[in-house]
Amino acid sequence: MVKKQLIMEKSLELFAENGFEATSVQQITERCGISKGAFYLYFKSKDELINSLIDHFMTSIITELEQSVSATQSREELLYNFLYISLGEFQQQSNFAKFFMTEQVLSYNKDLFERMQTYMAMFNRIIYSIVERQFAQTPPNMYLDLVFTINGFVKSYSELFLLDNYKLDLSLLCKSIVEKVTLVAQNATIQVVTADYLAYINQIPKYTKDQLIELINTIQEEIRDDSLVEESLQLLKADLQEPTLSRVVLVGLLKNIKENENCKWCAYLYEKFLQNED
Amino acid sequence: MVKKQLIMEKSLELFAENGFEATSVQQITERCGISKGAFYLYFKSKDELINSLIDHFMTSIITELEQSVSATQSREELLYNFLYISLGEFQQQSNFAKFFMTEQVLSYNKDLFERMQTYMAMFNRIIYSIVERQFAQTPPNMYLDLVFTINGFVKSYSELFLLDNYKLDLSLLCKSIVEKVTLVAQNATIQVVTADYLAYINQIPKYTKDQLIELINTIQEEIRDDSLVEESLQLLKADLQEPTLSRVVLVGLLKNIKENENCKWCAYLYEKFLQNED
DNA sequence: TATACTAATGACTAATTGGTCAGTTGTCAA
DNA sequence: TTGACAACTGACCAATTAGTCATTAGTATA
Repeated sequence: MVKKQLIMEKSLELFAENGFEATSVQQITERCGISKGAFYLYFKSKDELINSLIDHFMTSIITELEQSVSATQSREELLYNFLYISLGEFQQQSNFAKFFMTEQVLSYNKDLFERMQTYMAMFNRIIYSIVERQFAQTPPNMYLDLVFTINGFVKSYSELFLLDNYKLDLSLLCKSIVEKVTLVAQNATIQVVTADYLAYINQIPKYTKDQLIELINTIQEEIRDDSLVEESLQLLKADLQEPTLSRVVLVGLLKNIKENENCKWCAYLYEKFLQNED
Repeated sequence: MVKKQLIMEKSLELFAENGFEATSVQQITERCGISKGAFYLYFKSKDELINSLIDHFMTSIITELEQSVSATQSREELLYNFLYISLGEFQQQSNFAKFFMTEQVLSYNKDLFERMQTYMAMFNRIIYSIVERQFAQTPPNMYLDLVFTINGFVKSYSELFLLDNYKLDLSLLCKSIVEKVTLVAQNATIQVVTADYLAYINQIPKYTKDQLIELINTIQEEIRDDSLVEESLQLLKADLQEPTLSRVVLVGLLKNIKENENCKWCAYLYEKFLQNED
């Protein structure tokens, strides 16, 4: 499946340069050095490609961020770690970041629009959870404004390396944003965003049992030569259809599949599914 | 020329919905209820339309902001007024704002890209001049970071009404941003953006004498029934070709043409031209 | 060497694109 | 009523688009 990755990389380059609509499948295949037919061997349509790209990068960054948040013990480091990962990822995957920034505003179809909204909501939810912990002393009614503050700094400073190719010290940048946000958290008094916006953020994708099973099916097709992950997936799928295993066993199985890059997102959704059952 | 305006309005709607590349001239003419030929009566090409749109709105907002800055006496109100105008304009012209946000990242050709860069530089220059005056007590090495801070708040909170259709009190929003920026200005210590970025901001369009003359020519074709403006323009043009008038007279003539919407941008550039001559 | 299979090709289609232009319509003054 | 002129139309064009499919190339097994 190395050619699929090639298509994703090269198309991302072109999308970042000219945008999705302005890039033709012809251009993509030319840059990849493959035929047009080959493209449709790996993607059913141009739309499937855009969905794959967004899902691939967003699920990867969101799982990474969630892991970091739950792994960080010290409250003071929460925001720093978040910024370091997010901005670092933007810097490394600048093509995706550019592409994402346009898609965020402009979505070519309803399906894509809702997808983007969901990912942004998840992103904001992570920021909110960080604010809750790191700025616990701040009055809770200011939390949402702090989320917007953090978001603003990320957006604004991102442009430095995305558009202007400005070289900067990532660590210093993160420290400076933490300093500024802390100042705002400790002293700001005027609330703009009200609590009802929380409902907007909390719209996490509620995967149904069947959707989860189908997701596991598609992953199973892609995975080779990793019997641990394969068997774990099989057990997890079986338990969805006919619950038999205890919670402890399920948690362990999820840890198993999390080691595989392709399964991280699935593990994340499975966890959310278990939480919703409670 | 009311049909030209109709095309601009309707196309902006479509661009905001689907993006520039995804919108066909066919769609535009259909929404306007005119024929395809009529479109090309008013715009030489689709590219000319996009340029017209961006120029029209950006020149209008930038001249408005410059006027507000130079008219504001009280230092404490500078940032507030800037935010109130910018965000108010974004709210009112939400179609343009959306369209602009995507074009900013993604420019379909080099010409457009440089155009956008120039406008953004001018925008940042205005913010910088506000920071210099309103936050004079802040160490100057922090000025650029304050510019990025302000930009971040504008970007972040803009999304509330651009994407999420969230209703809010504009005046309250501006006050809250001023509060936050003031906190940062008074206490932040970590500098990220260094002085060399200033060169980037200061790239104002240096219009040559000939470009200015041509600009006046195109404006003269559009203007009817306003002899004061027409004669002022004629004198200003003549003085470019053969300087005879005193500075005081020129300043007065510029005031004359500023009253006309179509001339504001030209007056702005003429002033810059005179400044550069010194 | 023969067979069976997948990976890959590129000419092809139907639809759509930006842009043109010969011709029609509407509106004036003479 | 006529003629002149600008505003406007929509069939038309060449180029390009996303997507298809009969065909071929390559490779592994028997």
